[in-house]
Amino acid sequence: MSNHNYWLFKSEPSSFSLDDLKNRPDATEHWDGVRNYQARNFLRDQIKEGDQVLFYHSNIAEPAVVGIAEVVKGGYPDWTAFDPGNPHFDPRSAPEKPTWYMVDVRFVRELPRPVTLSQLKTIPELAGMALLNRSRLSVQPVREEEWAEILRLAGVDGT
DNA sequence: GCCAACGTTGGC
DNA sequence: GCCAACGTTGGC
Repeated sequence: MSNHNYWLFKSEPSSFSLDDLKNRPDATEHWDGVRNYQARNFLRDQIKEGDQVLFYHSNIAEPAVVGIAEVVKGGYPDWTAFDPGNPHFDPRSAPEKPTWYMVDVRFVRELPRPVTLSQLKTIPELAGMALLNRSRLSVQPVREEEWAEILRLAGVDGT
C-alpha cells in the first residue's frame, strides 16, 4: 500500500518539455499557469508532496507519456496570476483570495520507451483514463493499476 | 494548419 | 439560468 497518489500532467514540449524540467536548477519547476477549475481543484486540494506524476507531451505528432516526476511541494497559490506582466495574469485572482494554485515538481526519470497515446488507446484496462475521455484536462488523477500498466509498457520495472 | 470538442463568458 | 458566441486545447 502506497502513501502517495498518482497523476498525469500534460505539457506542450514546445513550451515546457521533460528535458526542460531535467535541466532546471535542482531539476525542479513550478507547475504554474493552470487555468482550469477542475485541474485547479486537484492542485489545490489533492496533490501532495511525494505524489508521483506521469509527464505527458501533448500537441505534437506523436503525443506520449515520456517521463516521471515527483511532487516536491503541494498546492499553494499560483502567484503568476497576480503579476500583470505575466502571461498567466488573471485580475480576478488576489493574493488574499487566490483563484489559481500550483505545485512544484522534480524530474525523476525519462521512460526507457515513451508510451504513445495510440498505444494507450489499445489497452482495454486504460479506457477509463481521463486522458482518453476528457482530452482537455491537463492535470488528472491516475489509478494505481493504470500507473503500473503504463510503466510496464514503458519498460520500467515495478515500483 | 485544421478543426472538433469543450470550458468559459456574458447578454438577455 | 439559459445558451450562443468565443477562445483554447490538442489530436490528427
